[in-house]
Amino acid sequence: MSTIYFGNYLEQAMTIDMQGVKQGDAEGKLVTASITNDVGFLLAKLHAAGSVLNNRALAEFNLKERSYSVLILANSGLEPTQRELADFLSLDPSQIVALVDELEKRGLVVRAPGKQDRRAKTVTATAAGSKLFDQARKAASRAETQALQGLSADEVATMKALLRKALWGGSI
Amino acid sequence: MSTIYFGNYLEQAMTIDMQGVKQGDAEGKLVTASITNDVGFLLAKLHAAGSVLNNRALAEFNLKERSYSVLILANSGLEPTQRELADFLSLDPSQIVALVDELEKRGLVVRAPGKQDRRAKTVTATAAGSKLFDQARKAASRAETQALQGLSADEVATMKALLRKALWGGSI
DNA sequence: TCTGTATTGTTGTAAATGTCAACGATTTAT
DNA sequence: ATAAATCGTTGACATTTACAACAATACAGA
Repeated sequence: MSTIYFGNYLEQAMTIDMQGVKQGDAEGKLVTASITNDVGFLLAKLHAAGSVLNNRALAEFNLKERSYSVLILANSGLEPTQRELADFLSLDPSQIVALVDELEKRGLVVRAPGKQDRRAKTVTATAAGSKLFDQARKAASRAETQALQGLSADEVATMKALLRKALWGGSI
Repeated sequence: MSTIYFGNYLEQAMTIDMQGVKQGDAEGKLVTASITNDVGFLLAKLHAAGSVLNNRALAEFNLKERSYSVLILANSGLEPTQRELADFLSLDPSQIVALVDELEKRGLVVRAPGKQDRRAKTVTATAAGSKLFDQARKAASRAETQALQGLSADEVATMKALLRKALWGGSI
């Protein structure tokens, strides 16, 4: 079950204005609707807007947000197993298989049997994967800055802190 | 193109703990990874977590987040056209057709030709749609509270304000 | 007014994602 | 030692997404 509030039907709009991050909403008459008090809606919408920019920035490296997020974690030094990736990214384990398959085929990551548990396979970046990650990270960072250009640096930091607290509590 | 960072593969986990909104991430060893500084990632993850709760709350009314969001706007009094719904919800117009079809079949909304533009069709709630919306809204509100239980009321308000500012600027 | 162009809702289709059940290989518990 | 659980993997199926085409309507310019 489930689904998300909405998708990423923004491409054209984004290519046109691309200024205030989003005007594309047909003037925005609906901005006064009560749905804009719904945090879930706001999260989905900002995420969708950012996703377009992110995927566009990552396309240069033949990555999408999905594969990029796996690459990040493969570069974390934490040696995550596929199961941990699935849990953390809220993806079905079978989707992780496909993502790692592709990255491995491209020589960006390698699978290795877990040290304590040989069922598990850890995913770590190769030198090539690390190098590509460094470049992709810069592009993704620029995309994020653009998506959040309406906020000051302080405001971005505050939002980040609140999101992290909502997800994992204040203990981080 | 596009896609989102990740999906909603959380159902089982959520049914088990459901306490701190999310522990389900296999202890959370990966919480220390740099990806948790990525706002896009945080938005996606919090949204995904909230989505599960939201859809579960709405299932009682045979609604999903998608159809619920259309129902909200149909109840807004703004008489949105399908095109405006598509733009605002970042959905393809053809998906709006399906959503409105279903809601109309259930007698919750009606289509009416636009007054100035007869190509356009406005979507407004019926009495039944309004009644169902009032109930669904309460359930969705409870779900949101639960999803954000890690934050104080002030913090929720701050997050809301920041999200709105990022999306539409400080002018609202 | 007429003519071409753009827009709206709609249908259909192909690709991408999500969901779920099963399997061998391992680990863990009894 | 046996049974149960877990990990990665495969495959099958449903849902969602992205996109092109179309009739009806609007609109801008000659």
